[in-house]
Amino acid sequence: MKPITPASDASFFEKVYEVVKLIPCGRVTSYGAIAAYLGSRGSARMVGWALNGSNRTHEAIPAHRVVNRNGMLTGKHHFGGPDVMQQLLEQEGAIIEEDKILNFKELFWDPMRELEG
DNA sequence: GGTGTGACCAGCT
DNA sequence: AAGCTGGCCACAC
Repeated sequence: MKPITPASDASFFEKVYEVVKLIPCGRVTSYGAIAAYLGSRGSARMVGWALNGSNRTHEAIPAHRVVNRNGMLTGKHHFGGPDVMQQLLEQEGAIIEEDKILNFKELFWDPMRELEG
């Protein structure tokens, strides 16, 4: 796959997609972490916005592995079902209760650290 | 082509 | 301690 180069010609969207696709199975990350990895701490909203478009992309974007920094499944409703995201995460070993990942800290995957950004 | 909005985050009050 | 506001940038109307 293409390397994720900061300030590349790729759109913010594509960069977000690339990072999300790199999330290992059973791991999760946060919007802010991705945004920070892309160089814009305050652009966390863009990440969510980008993931919103991931729905229509041909590639399968594991957007369910992206939650807010609280580990809460804020965008679960955008998966076509209110419980789709939660079940997907549970299948990967996440412990979710009240739309929140209890072992979020354990499963947290920091692109900044894992990708050696 | 300006305005609004969005699956957020962190700093103030 | 808890609630609120600002800010960030890209996309749709």
